[in-house]
Formats: sequence, C-alpha cells, structure tokens
Amino acid sequence: MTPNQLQHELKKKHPFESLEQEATLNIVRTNDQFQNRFGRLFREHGLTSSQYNVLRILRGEGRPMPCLDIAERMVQVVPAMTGLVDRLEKQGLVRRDRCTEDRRVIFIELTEKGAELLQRLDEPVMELHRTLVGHLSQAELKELSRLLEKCRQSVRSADCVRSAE
Amino acid sequence: MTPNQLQHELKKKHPFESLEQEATLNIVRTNDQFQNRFGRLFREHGLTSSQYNVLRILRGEGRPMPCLDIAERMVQVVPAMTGLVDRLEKQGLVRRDRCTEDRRVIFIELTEKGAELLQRLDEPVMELHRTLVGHLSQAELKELSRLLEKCRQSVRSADCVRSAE
DNA sequence: CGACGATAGTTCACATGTAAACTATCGTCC
DNA sequence: GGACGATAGTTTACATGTGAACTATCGTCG
Repeated sequence: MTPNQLQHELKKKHPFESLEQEATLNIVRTNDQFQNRFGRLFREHGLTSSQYNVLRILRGEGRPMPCLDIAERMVQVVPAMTGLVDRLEKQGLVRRDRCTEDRRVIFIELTEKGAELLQRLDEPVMELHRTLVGHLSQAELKELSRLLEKCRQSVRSADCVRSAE
Repeated sequence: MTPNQLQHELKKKHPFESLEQEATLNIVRTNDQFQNRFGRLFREHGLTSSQYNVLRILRGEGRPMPCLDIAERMVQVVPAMTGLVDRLEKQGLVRRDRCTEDRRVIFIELTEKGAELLQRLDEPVMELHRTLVGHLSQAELKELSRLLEKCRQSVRSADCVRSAE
C-alpha cells in the first residue's frame, strides 16, 4: 500500500489538509490523465474529445437534435457548441437543418460519414476503457461509480439552491 | 439506491456497454462539474483554475521554481506555462527571475501580493471542498482516493512503455 | 395588430490546452 | 575551441470553454 501516492505524484511537501481535499484532487488528476489519453486516441482520427462526444450523443439519440439539447448533455455552456458544430460540419460528419415549425431551432444530424467514423472508433475506445480501468475488479468499478455519483449529488442540490435564488 | 444515475443524467437510451465505460464517464462528469464550481469561485477573485494551481504549487514549494518544474506538477504541457505566467506577472502575483548560473532557466517567484491572495482564498476553497464531497464519510473518501489512485497506475505503466519505445 | 419577455443560436473577447517549430544556452566530445 | 545533441522557454496555429452582448423568432397579452 502507498498511503500517499498522490502527495508523491505532486511532490507535495506538506500532507493534505483534509481527506476532502485529497479526494477532490484525485478526481481532477485522474480525469486529466484520462482525458489526455482519450484526446490522443481521437486526434489520430482527426477528432477532439468534445467532437467525439457530440457524435456519440447524436448516435445515442438516434435522430437529429437541437444544439441546446446536445449542450445540455455535455457539461459545457452553449456558445461553445456553435464552433464545435461548425468544425464537425466542415468535416462532413454532421449536418445543420433548420426546423420549419420553429425557425429558431437548428437540428444537428449525424451524417453517414460521421456514423462510419464513430463505428471505426468503437473498438479502440472500448479497448482504451479496458486499458485505463480494466485492472480494477468489477466490484471496485461499481463502488467507484457509486462514490462518484454520490459526489455529484452535492452539485445537483447546490444547483437547485442557486436556481431558486 | 439509483442504479443508473449517470445514465439518467446523460439521458442515455441504452445502458452502458461496460462497467469500465461507466466508471470512466463518471470520473469525467464529476470532474467537469467540480471544475465548474472551482472555476466560478476563482473567477470571483480574478483567477482561473490554472492560475490558482500555479500559485498553490509555488506556495507549497516555498521558493522560486523553474517553469518546467511547475508544468511537471500540473498535467499540462509546457507551452501553456508561458502565457499563464505572463498573465500572473501582469497581475503582479508572481515575478520572473532569470537564473544567473544557467541562463536558460527562468525562476518564477510568488510575490507578497500573490501570497495574500492565496491566503484570502484558503478558507473559501476549503469550504468548497467540504461542500462538494463533505457528505461522504471519511471511510468513503479514503476508498474513493484509493480507487482513483489505482486507476492512475494504468496510466503510469502505459507511459513507461511509451517512453521506452 | 404591436409591444414585450422568453428562447435558440451566434458573435466577441479572453484564458486555456496541444503539437510543432524556433531560439538561446549548456555540456560534451573530438 | 568548435560542432552537436540536449535542455529551457517562447512563439504560432488551432480547438476549446466561459461570460456578456446581440440577433432572430416565438408566444402572449393588451
């Protein structure tokens, strides 16, 4: 057992002030390293992590979606979607389609080319998931997901408070 | 118990293909939401998350550090440090100092003003840590950190392979 | 009908990250 | 002591995120 692996990784001289701080930093650092890996994989196929995310969401939904709905499922704010879709459209991976009933909304649709690219990525992505966390037991993975979901409950409740202000 | 909270959050129609995928997405999503919160807090004080990180690293080290050493403790690549330090210097929070022995290295030093800003942030930051994960028990926090550290072991070993190529 | 608030996207300004190319120095080896 | 590879930073080009302001529509209410 390495009781202070994170402290060692960060070359921190002082121990963590609290378990809360240590856990939070562990989340951030793990995410950064994972994002790094996925980013590299996607880049080999001409995509970024965000772009891949958009394509995945569109495939999961199975039909064209408005910008706002896509942004809502990603954590990001709306304005970023414009440029994101611009580049995906330029690559021919999605198509913009203005809704006829409500001319304010613009549907984003996955193209055949986009679907094919996604499919080519399925196996490598699954493989990377296994590489990154496959050495944890099924029980550990379940526990990890449970703890992280519990973490997010605080954000949700805090957001409720904020939106009630 | 909510067995598929993440699936519900993402409005995913299909269940996750694997526990590995679910755990990875849980890490990413939790991180995004936490970063969001910390970013807001730092912004109220005129800082970004990255800038705060640099200041924290400098205070932890207790003395001036070369750019590379700072970048190494963050996950990011080197080039980003230049602009980051530029802006911190413009705000008077750090100072650049060229080393006399080795004129290639430039020491970054925390200024008095930077130290004061950090100190003002200490309490709010600690408070936010508690808000975000304080509802987990001490045992859960320890287990979460343990699992995340175990996750990162795969990245480390994979990096060894890569650097040996 | 016509003003007005709400909603969907876009544009803008600014701070990051990433990779690749470039500059200034250092060390070392012949 | 001069070439050469390695090291520390910077610059450049491009894709993100974030907040604020703006445009086009919709709906509704008077």
